[in-house]
Amino acid sequence: MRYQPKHKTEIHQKIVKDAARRVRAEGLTGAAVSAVMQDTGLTHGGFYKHFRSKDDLLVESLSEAFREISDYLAHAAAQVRPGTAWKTIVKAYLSVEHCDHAERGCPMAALASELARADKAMKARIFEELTNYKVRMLPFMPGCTTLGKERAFFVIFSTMIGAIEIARVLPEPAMRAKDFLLRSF
Amino acid sequence: MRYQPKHKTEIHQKIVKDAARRVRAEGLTGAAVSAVMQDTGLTHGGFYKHFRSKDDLLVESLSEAFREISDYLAHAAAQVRPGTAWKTIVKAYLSVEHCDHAERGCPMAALASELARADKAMKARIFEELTNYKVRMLPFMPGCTTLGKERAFFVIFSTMIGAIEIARVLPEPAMRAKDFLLRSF
DNA sequence: TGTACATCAGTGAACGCGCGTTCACTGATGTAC
DNA sequence: TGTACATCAGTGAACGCGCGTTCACTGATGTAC
Repeated sequence: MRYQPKHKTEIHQKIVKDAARRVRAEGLTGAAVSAVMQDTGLTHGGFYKHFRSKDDLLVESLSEAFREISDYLAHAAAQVRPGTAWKTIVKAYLSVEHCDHAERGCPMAALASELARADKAMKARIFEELTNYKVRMLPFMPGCTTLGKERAFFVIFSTMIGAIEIARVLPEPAMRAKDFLLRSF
Repeated sequence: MRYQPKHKTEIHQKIVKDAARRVRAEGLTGAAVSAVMQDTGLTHGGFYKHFRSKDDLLVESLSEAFREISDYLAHAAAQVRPGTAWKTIVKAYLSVEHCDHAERGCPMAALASELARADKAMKARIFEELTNYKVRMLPFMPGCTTLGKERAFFVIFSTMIGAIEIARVLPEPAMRAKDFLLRSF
């Protein structure tokens, strides 16, 4: 045997993390296999020693992206007292930093319209991730019942996703307007 | 001279309308020139008798798409009494029909995450269209001052865009959840 | 009214390009002696 | 401790494919006589 099994797992994870960034920055079709491998410091040929296809990478990188944003928001929310947690999430989500760095942000805000065109199998996987996202955010949502919290989740996240997407479409000269938009909430 | 000038204008407009549909259905990169021309009933070679580049077509088709949705929503809103107009817009926007037919719906809901990655020149054009959209919806928005109505526009449309995008990501088996989602508002 | 002509919208083969994927190979690394 | 070896992660040329774009051409149409 050559190379410890740990090595392969590490490289695999590094590719997934790099892909999770690039896919949010450039989209599902924009994130080329060769570009991701270059990010990782490898050449494109080696890719298929780690993944069966680009689709497999996309699924894993979306999962990673959802995990990253959930971690980030949950961590921020856990710092404040329970009643105001959801406001902390809103503030973190609607920050100028999140708006300017899609590659480290919420995959829904970065990719929603492309994900809508994914095939059945991928949508099923995304649905799992989305459900997970919801479950992790639920404790911080306002409302008394689970149903109420779920509705709060959908309303709050719909609004935040839409707001970030509108803000990101605005051109540089309208950045001030973007600030204005984010402050409107 | 051959062919009346009217003929060229008509074909041009037909291509734009077909592209406006296809771009919302398949995305900026997904809507291939040859596919659009096939929709129009022509072959791909003739395309450059009508447009300088695919980018020119994209700009025009986005403009067309924004016009279509503005017309649709403004028409629906004009049918009811002023105070409830914005609710009519929300109902029309958050309909299952709109959710299921991105190709005839709001270009922001269909394309936002791709538009965010457009170049400076295109973003400037999109900003114009978005401003136009806002101006056309403003009379129907709740609020007393123009500033209030503008804020209402951004909050309402952010929420609706996000909601439709989330709903469209859900897989077929979760369609019921989609209905649920749309009814949550 | 009929014919010969000029125009130019539309055709379809061809181009370069970047993509996802394959594959014969290379060479760094852990193991066995 | 040193050496010979087997493994397999990684390389990079090559593939087929679809894309946007070009271009020599065709042929339907309005005009001029």
